[in-house]
Formats: sequence, structure tokens, C-alpha cells
Amino acid sequence: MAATIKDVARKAKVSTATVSLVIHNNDRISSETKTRVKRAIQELNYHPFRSARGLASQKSGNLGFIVTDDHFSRSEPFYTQIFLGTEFQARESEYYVLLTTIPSDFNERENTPRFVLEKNVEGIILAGKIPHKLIQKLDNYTIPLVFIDYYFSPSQHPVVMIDNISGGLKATQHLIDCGHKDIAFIAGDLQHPSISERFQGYKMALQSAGIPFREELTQYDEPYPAREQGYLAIKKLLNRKVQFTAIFACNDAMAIGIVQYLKEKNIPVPSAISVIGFDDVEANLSLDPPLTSIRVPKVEMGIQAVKIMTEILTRKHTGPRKLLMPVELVIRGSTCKRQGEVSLYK
Amino acid sequence: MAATIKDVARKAKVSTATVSLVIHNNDRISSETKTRVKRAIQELNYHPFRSARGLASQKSGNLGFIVTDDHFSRSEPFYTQIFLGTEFQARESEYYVLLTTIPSDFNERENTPRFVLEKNVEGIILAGKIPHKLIQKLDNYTIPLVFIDYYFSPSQHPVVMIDNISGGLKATQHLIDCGHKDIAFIAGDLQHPSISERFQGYKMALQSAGIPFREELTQYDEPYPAREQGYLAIKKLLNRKVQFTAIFACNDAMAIGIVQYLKEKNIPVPSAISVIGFDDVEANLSLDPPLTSIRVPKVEMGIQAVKIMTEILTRKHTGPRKLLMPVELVIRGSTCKRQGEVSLYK
DNA sequence: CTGAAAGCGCTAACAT
DNA sequence: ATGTTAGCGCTTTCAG
Repeated sequence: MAATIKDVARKAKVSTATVSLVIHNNDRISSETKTRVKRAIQELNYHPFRSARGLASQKSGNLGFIVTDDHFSRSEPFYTQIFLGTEFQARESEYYVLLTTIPSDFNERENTPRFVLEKNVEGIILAGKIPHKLIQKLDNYTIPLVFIDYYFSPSQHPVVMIDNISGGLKATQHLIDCGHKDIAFIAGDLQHPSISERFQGYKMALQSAGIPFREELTQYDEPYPAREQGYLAIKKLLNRKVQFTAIFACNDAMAIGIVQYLKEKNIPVPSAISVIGFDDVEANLSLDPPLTSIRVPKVEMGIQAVKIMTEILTRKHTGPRKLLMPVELVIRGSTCKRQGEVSLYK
Repeated sequence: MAATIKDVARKAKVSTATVSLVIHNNDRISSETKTRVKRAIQELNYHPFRSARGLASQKSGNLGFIVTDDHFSRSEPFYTQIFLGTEFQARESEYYVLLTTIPSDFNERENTPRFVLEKNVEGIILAGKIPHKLIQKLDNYTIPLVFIDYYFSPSQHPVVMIDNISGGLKATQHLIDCGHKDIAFIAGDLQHPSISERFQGYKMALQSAGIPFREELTQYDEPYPAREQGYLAIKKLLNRKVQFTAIFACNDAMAIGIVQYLKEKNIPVPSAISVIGFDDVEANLSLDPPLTSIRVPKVEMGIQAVKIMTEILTRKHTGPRKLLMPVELVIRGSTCKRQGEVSLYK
């Protein structure tokens, strides 16, 4: 059997209380006994038993991470990277993170995550769009929540967001810089705050370049932003017989679907139409052409969320409740200078 | 404060022991008191506190999941899917799973995962290639291990493997069925058991078709099986000026690198060279052409590993220690009938 | 079939 | 500056 705090106390000739204090680095302990206790801990290879700690302190030492199953398992490792960031930072802060995926069609009758009921997490990080019913449910417990990449207005929780407006601006500005004027915008559900912010950035860039916004160049009635939907959206857009030379897709997944459709229709990318995505998840996907995109610091977002959570849990949280992560334009092969007039419709 | 077992006991007019027994579905309790207790539990919305349970029973209720960071964060969600499977099945079995990524260059001096030291996991699932030093370290603890997609011969632990031999056979047989005779094999490190098994399948298929195995059609001195390495490997192979009409790549990642190189050299796939991969991770990646591959039941592998682990932890484990997951040929566009003689070198 | 009671290993008042 | 001690909420003998 592994050593317990009693063994350490005996070996160091102190009480268990002292050992506990040393473990928690309490300064009431003289440095001599501190070193003595620490040596005993070393020699016995002692490590406090999580469950015992948890019971005594009423703190599990765990953080929860909730994401919908389709978000987590989709082929672009966007949320996986975020999760990895939380895991990384949690280790720094001596926490474990318990992941739970929930069905995206979570409904009222669905169970509250077990780790909440069993008081097995001290705080919960929620990534991506989360059903409001669930958020409301969690709000009934007094457990702190930190959101990543999703913001539910009525609730007042810290959130780590992508600077979507700036990203939308940069993406659109890049196309404008390439000489494009007729720039389409393709997205999924505009209800999603991230998407609508990217749309805002798009409109702002147009405005400051003196290019009028044209509704007929937008296409955003798809339910969610995946490849298939990008494929469908560009199809619909082209059916409208409007003329344009560039597309800002709300994310890489849709951009890929768009490029695929254009390829099939023998509309060359980027010479006829430039396409820019968002998220830069497909960085090493060897696409043809490689996708110009807006890079998002995914791992870093997970790290920041855990940092905020740690501050909350240690009551040191004073910083901003809303963190905007900077994004970066990554120019690759799917965008280029406008090549004069290319008629899309013969 | 949430209800405790005492509250339930009081409400149901029984002792806490009885409540505990009811929770664990002990049949010594009369069905009348059982229902009475259960109703009290319902009404109080009682859920046992994990940490308290853990301390009393010496069981954390957690499983560990170890994977190297590069495996987990690589763009193909192979291990992510496996992890998802464990999470899914763990929930069924009332476990939580704690993920820990380790650096792939883990060395002796590196720390033992914290969840082992703190006795915070009852068993550990290891996915993919894991440094032997770590396995040895874990073997010093009495904690059960279950491997997924990796097998370390000296150690005697249950393992969930892909049926790689059968997969290699199916892949190669498919190419043979397409009329190919000169079939190259490209892989990374043959030290990896999965890879060498796929190689075996390849050789077996050739043999049973009466096609002699030719060393000069193989290329496997790359350190690991990623796109970049596939790209380099096919380059080396072509430098040898050998003639072939099909390639079996040890996984999809390498296959993609291979296709990319062939494209760049204007060698059409599949008309000049058919390419088949393995893993089917890139299924929905809209590659051009879409990759023929061997599908591996990733989520299911995670599920099985947790099932085995649960059996071990409840001492019901009697089944096979080595589970071979069946694989399936998925024919897409990167393979086709042999098109007569196509000279690769002019 | 059920209850009493002794811990599990640690923390945190409160003493000294 | 350190020790004493009473729990934390649950499980698990052992009695009855």
C-alpha cells in the first residue's frame, strides 16, 4: 500500500496537520520543518490521495469540459485542439479535466451531466454552441462556467472568444486589397454569434472601402457551416446569376465545399474566383489549392479558459470577463489578384 | 447544500447503510424498503458525492487515457475518435475518463502521470504507440492496463487491435482484383506492429495470387507514417525507376502524400497508378480523387477497450485478451482496373 | 433483512 | 510554529 500522510508525519516527526500545511506551502511553517517534511515526502514517494482530499476539502480537483458530440468528432480538429489546450493548462494548475460530449439536440428532459450531480467538477468549460436548455440547467447549480467560442447573452459568464469582427474584417480587406469588389459572403446559421460577427467584419470592411453591401451576394440559410452546406450554398448563389470574383466563407469547412463545387463546375480557383475561409483548421490538409484563411489560436483559447477558471476558483479573478483572441491572416493559394472580368455564366 | 446519504436515510427511515446497499442494488434489501429508499432519493434529488465514495471504497471511479500529444492533435481524428468511444462507453459504465497526453519523446526521467500517483484512476487505456519506458513505469504499479492499436510484446495486457493482417490482405487483394500485378508497398517504421502486420497481409495476398514479392517495390525507411513521409517515400521509390501500377500505402496519411506527389509529377491517379490507403480517416475530406481505403472501427475500439477494462475491474474478465477488430474495404476513386501498360518514366 | 459503527486519508478550525 | 481533533460523505464489516 502506498504511503499516507500519517506515514510522512511519523517519519518527519510532526503531526499530519503540519504535513498538510507543508503540502499547501503554508508560510506558518518554519523552513527547517518544511525541508524535513519535504524530504520525508520524497523518501516515501508520498502523493496525497485525490479522493481523500476531495472529501475533506469539498473540492474534486476536476474541471468539466462540455462540447456537443458533432463538434468534437467532426473531421476538422477545431474543438479537439481547444480541448487539448485545456488539458495542458489544467495540468499546470493541478486539475484534471473531465470531458463530456452532449448530443447537439439536447432537450429539456435530458440529464444534467453526471459530474455536476456528483459534485465531481469545480467548474465547467463549455466550448462551441451549447443548447440553452443545458446552460439554464447548469445555471441552477452554483458552479462557475467559462465559455469558449460561444456567447449566450442573457447569462453573465466569462467567455473566451475569437476576435471574429477583426477576422471578418481582415479576410474581407485581403480580398479588397487583391482588387476584388464583388465579394460574396457565405455562411451557415447567422444566429451563431461568431458567424454574425464575421459577417459584421465583412460589412465593415466593405463600408470603409466604399463598396456598397449587396444582399444578393450573401447566402446564409444553411443550418450549419459544414462542407456539404458550403457546396449547397455556392450552388444556390450561382443560380442567382449574380456576378462576383471573390467569396468570404464563414469557415474553412464551408470554403472547402465551395471550392469543391467550383472545381466540379470548372470555375477555376483562384483565377476566376478567390475563396477565403476562416479558422485555419485545414492547414495541413494538402488541399488544392491550399486555402487562404484566418488563423485562430485554438490551443491558446483552451489555455486561457482554464486560466480564467483557475482565477475564479481561487477568487483572484479581476480581469476582463470577455477575452478576445487575436486572429491572423494566412495567405495561401485560394486567393489572388482580381483577373479582370471573368464571366461566371456563359 | 445538496442532500447527503444521511438525509435520505432519515427521510426513508432507514440507516445510511441501507441506503448505500440500495444504491448498489444489493439483493439483501427487501423490495419494499428498496422502493421507499429509492423514492426518498428521487425526492431529495440525491446523488452520492464522488470524492466521498472514492475515499470509502478506495476507487476513484475514473479511467485514465494516455496518448502521445502528436497522435492526439494530428489532423486526422483517428485517436480522437477512439477517445470518444472510451468516453461514450465509460459513461455507460459510470466511469469518467481522464485524458493525459504525453510527449512522444517521453524519457525515463519524465514524471509518472499524476493520476497514477494520486490514485485517481482505476485503470489506464493506452492508445497508439507509447514509449516503453512509460509502460515499464506503469507496470510497477498494480494498475490494470488495456492497449489500443499498439502491442508491446513482453507485457501481458489485454489489447484491442485492428485486424491489420486481414486489412493488408483485403487492400492488396483489391488491387489484384483490379488486375494489378506490380504493387508497391509504402510505409513508415516497420517496427510498429500494426504496420508490419499490414505488410504481412500484403505479402500473403501476393503469395496466394502467385505474384512474387519484390523488395524493390517496397519503401519503408521513413520514421513515421505521415503525409510528408508519404511524399518523400514515393519520390524515393520513383527514383529507383521500377515499374508498377498500384500502391498500397500503410495508412491514409501517407497515401495522401503519395497522391499529392503523383499529381505534381502529372502521373494520373488512378489511371496510371492506383493508390489505396488504410484507416479511412480522410473519408469526408473531399480529396480528389477520393481515397480507396480500409475502414477501421475507431469509436468501437474505444468502446471495446472500456468494456474489457470494466470486466477486469469487476473481475469478470474471462474473454480473449486480444481483440481483433474487423476492417472493411471501402472502394472510392483512387483505385481502378489496370489500364494496360503505363510507363512512369519516359 | 437492517442497523451500528468503524474507518477511508485528508483538511481546517482551534488549541497550545 | 506546530499539534489536536473533529469531521467530510460514503462503504463495509459485523451484529442482531
